[in-house]
Formats: sequence, structure tokens, C-alpha cells
Amino acid sequence: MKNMREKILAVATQLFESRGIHASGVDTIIAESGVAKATLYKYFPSKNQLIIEYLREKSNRFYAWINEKLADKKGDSQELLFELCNLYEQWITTPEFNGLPFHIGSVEFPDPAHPVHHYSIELSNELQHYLSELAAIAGIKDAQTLGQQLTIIFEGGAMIERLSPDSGAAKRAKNAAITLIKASI
Amino acid sequence: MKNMREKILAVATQLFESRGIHASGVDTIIAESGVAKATLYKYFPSKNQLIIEYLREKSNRFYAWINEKLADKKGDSQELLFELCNLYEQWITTPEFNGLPFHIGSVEFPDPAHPVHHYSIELSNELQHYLSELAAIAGIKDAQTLGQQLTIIFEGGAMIERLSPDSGAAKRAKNAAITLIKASI
DNA sequence: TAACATCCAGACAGATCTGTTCGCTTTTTT
DNA sequence: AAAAAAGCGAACAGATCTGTCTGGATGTTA
Repeated sequence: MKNMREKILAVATQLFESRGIHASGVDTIIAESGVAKATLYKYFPSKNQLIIEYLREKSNRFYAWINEKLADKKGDSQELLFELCNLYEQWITTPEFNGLPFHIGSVEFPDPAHPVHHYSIELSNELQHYLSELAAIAGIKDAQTLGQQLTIIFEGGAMIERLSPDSGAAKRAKNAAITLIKASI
Repeated sequence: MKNMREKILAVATQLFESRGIHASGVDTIIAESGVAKATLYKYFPSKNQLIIEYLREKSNRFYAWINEKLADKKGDSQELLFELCNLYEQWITTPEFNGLPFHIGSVEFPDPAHPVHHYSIELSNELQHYLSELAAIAGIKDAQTLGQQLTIIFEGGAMIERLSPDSGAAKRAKNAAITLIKASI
């Protein structure tokens, strides 16, 4: 089998999100993926690195998905941000959604000096920059501010949607974002 | 010494928030609080219960603080919500603020059947009900919606303010909340 | 078929985890 | 001052943690 790395990463992802990172031991990961321990440590030099690759993979998937969906909207400055809100709602209401991975990373490793925490902050900042850039493309005057406010709503909404999936948090977060966008045009 | 319970709880709080819950062993907690292990297990029958008491304590403190600050504002329907936003900003920019405790609880124990996760959801819902009630007192028509949207912003802002304290997240979260309040009057 | 790389299963090390128990000392109460 | 309660330090049990290593099986390449 050639795709052992992906297999391990997939199992780790599933375990990290259903049991937590600290609660998912390497022994469990190799048992569930049917892989020898030495194989895991060949592809990932440490558990920390495995966690970071999990965060990276999830992040890459998100941006690949949303960039593709937004590709034909980048000309329409108005529609761009509203479509972004729709995609956001769609993203966090997907059954596979289990919260933002970098939330897990930053909470389970609160020490700022820890590589996982550090990378989690990086991903959160990346989201802010991404949203700010979209706001700038859409012609928003203070794109920096709106970008961070959208980040706040998106992260908070993701949190609550995961905690209480039937509370309508996703839709209300989307509407709050739309209100903020309209107010800043 | 009579206040051993509080001493243990204070040390556990400090450790949970600086290292994480799973990363804070009972041995470390008793070592730092200068208490015998049997004493800890006398006041808290299990580590799970200690975690829950930590969450409860933090929650109680928050509501005691904010209710006292808002006591004289409950007559002024307009000012009530705006003052709430000021207090929120004040709360999460305090140096002692280390993120919302029930975020830690729900992330470190993702299994919905786990008592810590369950109680964390309860606390998040309690925050929503509290904010919705304030919105109702302030005469907001759809108080339920505004209450949850404020919760989303407050939780998201708390998350980002903790991750990037110098990014101005607290102030922007407050402003976003104010925009939403004004839009729903 | 022969040489080579890869993988598995499992033992191993050394540390840490939660929770219990046991004498011994200190503090509080009567 | 005597009796009762509470706390300390330490050992203990049994499980789990990350990471390393070894011997043998499997599979690929020449």
C-alpha cells in the first residue's frame, strides 16, 4: 500500500475530533489504521508533527474548497461577500464538520511556546488575512476591521454550531455577518 | 487551614488554563497546592468533578460580576445592552482572562456523553439565555436571535482575543455587537 | 531468482496517569 | 487534657503515554 501517510492522517483526524488530541494515543491511532508503530514514526517524526500535519491538511482542504467556489465571484464585488457567508453556513452545517481544527489545537496546547499552539495561531491569523483580503477585493473601505469581525463571527458561530447543532446558530451567524457587511459598505 | 477546597480549586484553575486540563495531572495539582492526594480526593471525588467545579466557579464569578455592574442599568432599556458590550470588552481584555472555560471543557472532552462536555454545553446555553433575556428586557423584538448573535460574537471575540491579544479583537467584537444591536432595534 | 526496501507484531524503556490505602503527625473539638 | 477529626507523605495498583528497537514476513525491482 502506498498511501499509508494519508491513511494514518485520516484515522488521526477522526480520532482527534471525536476524542480529543491528548485522549488519542499513538497506540490507538496505529491500531485503528492497521499500521505498525514504526511506520507511523517513519512518516511523522513525532506526534506533535502528526498533529500539525492534521491542522495543515484541514486548512488546505478548506481553502481549496472555498477558493474554487468563489473563483467566479471575484469580479462581482457585492456578491462576493454574500456568497462567502452562504458558503460559510454550508461549511459548518455539513455533518462532517467537527469544529475548527485550530481551535482544538490552541485549546489543547495553551502554551504559546508549543509548536501546535503556535501553528494554530498562525492558522487563525491566516483566516483573518484571507477574509480581510476578500473584503478589500469587494471594495470595503476598512477591510481590515470587517475581515476580523467576520472572523470573530465565523469562529464563534462554528463553536456554537458544533456545541448546539439544532439551535440555528449557523443561520444566525450568517445573518449577523450580512448585517455587518451591509453596515460597512 | 479551612479553605483547602478553594486552594485546590485555585491551583487547578491556574494549571488548567495555562497547561490544559489533560496536561495537568492530579500529582501536579497536589504538589503545587501543597496538599495530600487524599485531601484532594476528599473534597473532589474525581478529577472530572474537579473540572466541573472549576467550570462552575468561573461561571458563577462571571455572572456575579456582570450582574452587579448591570444592576442599576436594568431600567434603562437602551443603555443596558451598550453597557453590556463595554463590560464584555472589559472582561476579555483583563490580563487574568484566559479564554472561556467552557470552551476548554468542550474541546478537551468532545464526547457529548462525557459529563464535562455536557456541562460545558449547559454553560454555553446559559450564556445564550442570559443574553437573550437582557435583549428582551431592553425591548428587542426578536430577543432570541439577537441574544444568540451576541453570544456568537462574544465567544468568537473571546477566542481571538486570547489567541492574538494585540490584534484589537476585543474592541472590534464590541463594535460588531453594537452594530447588531442598533440594527435590531 | 536474488537483492532490496517496506511493513508488521510485539517487546521494551521510562515516564505519567487516576485513584486507593496506610501509618504518622497535626489540628480542632469536647 | 483527652478524644476525634483532618491532613501529610509515600507507597501502591494497573493502566496508559511517547518513542525506540528487533526479528521475521511481505512485496517490489532487477
